[in-house]
Amino acid sequence: MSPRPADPAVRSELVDTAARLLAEEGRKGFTVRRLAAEVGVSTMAVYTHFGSMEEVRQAVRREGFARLGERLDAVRPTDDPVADLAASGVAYITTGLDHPQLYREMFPDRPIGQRATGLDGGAGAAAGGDEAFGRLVGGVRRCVDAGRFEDVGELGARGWAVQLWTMWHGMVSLAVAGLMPVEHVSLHYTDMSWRLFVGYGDDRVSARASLQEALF
Amino acid sequence: MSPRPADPAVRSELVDTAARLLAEEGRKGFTVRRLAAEVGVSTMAVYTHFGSMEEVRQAVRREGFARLGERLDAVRPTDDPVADLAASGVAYITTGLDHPQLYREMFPDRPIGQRATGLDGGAGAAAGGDEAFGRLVGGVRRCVDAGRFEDVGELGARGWAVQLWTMWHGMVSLAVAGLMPVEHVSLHYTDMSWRLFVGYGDDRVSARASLQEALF
DNA sequence: GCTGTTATATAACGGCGTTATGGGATACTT
DNA sequence: AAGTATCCCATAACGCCGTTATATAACAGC
Repeated sequence: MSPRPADPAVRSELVDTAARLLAEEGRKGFTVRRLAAEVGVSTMAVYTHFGSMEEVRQAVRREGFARLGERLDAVRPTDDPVADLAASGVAYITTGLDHPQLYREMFPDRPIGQRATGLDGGAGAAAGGDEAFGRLVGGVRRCVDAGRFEDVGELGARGWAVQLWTMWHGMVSLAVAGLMPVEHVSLHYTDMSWRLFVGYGDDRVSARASLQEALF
Repeated sequence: MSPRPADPAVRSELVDTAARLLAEEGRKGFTVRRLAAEVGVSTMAVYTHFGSMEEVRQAVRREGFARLGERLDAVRPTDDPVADLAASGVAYITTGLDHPQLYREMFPDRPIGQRATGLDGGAGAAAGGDEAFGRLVGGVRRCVDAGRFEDVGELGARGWAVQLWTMWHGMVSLAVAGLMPVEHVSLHYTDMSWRLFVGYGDDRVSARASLQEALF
């Protein structure tokens, strides 16, 4: 009285193919029929492994954040947490620019009536995004613990993390939307990180030196 | 031998209704049939005034930037350009948060193969976005001319403008996507503006005072 | 008033996400 | 080993979508 088990390989292949389709052909090429045909199954296979196309998108979202996490993990921590943080930003932005359609899918529209919860608020959060955000908070906290960041402010390390993410995400979004040329991203990232991390005073030489090496 | 003229009132009504539909019901309710029915015409009317649904979206985009421009213009310049700039940011972010779906539509996906041009690069640019960006550059330049911004850097006033836009857009995007609770936006905006405008040193007291009044 | 041109309505076409139907594979029961 | 319950998945359909072919109606110039 047991059922026929679903092939888990089919599911992961569907997710991978979905991510590839989205990256290569954009939203327009990302359809059930196309996805099923690409994997070599019928459209119903999609509906057995996922309840709807929206859940496929959610799985792709998770996959996107997982890949982002890998890219961030590839930044091996050194003994300079500020430089590490800057390098993480480079990894983040590079990831977004490499796969713009996939990146965009990771930040979906909320249904209209729905209240905005968020990473910074604790609960809810995007699929897999909280993990990446936690990584970022850890990176900031390392800087604070090392005494490299003063004036953490009332928002604390989480506040720093949110604002870093704001900068990163803003840059990726503007570049992807075509409002900032990609060849200027590096310069703006360096310049803006400088302002955020170092400020205008002549103090904080250590952070300045770290940035000089880490920024791309 | 002259043709029957198209009613220009229908066109503008189509744009307004499209913007309203998008704002109220999101992408899902934004269809030709729905739009035509709402205005009280047939679907063909849409195709006489616009070549395709994509052009309707482009018109909505322009409308969105026009409304954003109005909101920015509503910030009357005072004798304190730094405070004005901060207030413009409040107006920008508020506009985005008020109509998230419309805001999101203003930054569309580029077709996959297409090169990223951008406001900061001169040519191309989004529909109507260049005007809003020009306004922002003007606001920054007023600060620079008044001697309120030092260290403009190699990117100049345009660089400042791009980075301000990056912050604004990043905050709106994260909040709209649900990754930053909207009730935290104000605090983060104040905090981050502080860091960008003022920095860590105890100098630049004038900018600090301006922010204290203008930030929401 | 006739004629050429265009705006709009009706209806169709292919493709979309989703679902109903049905056959066949699987794993437990006896 | 045969029976059977269970679920995977392919086929085909449904109602939608954006777009377009066709036909009719409204206008401007002769």
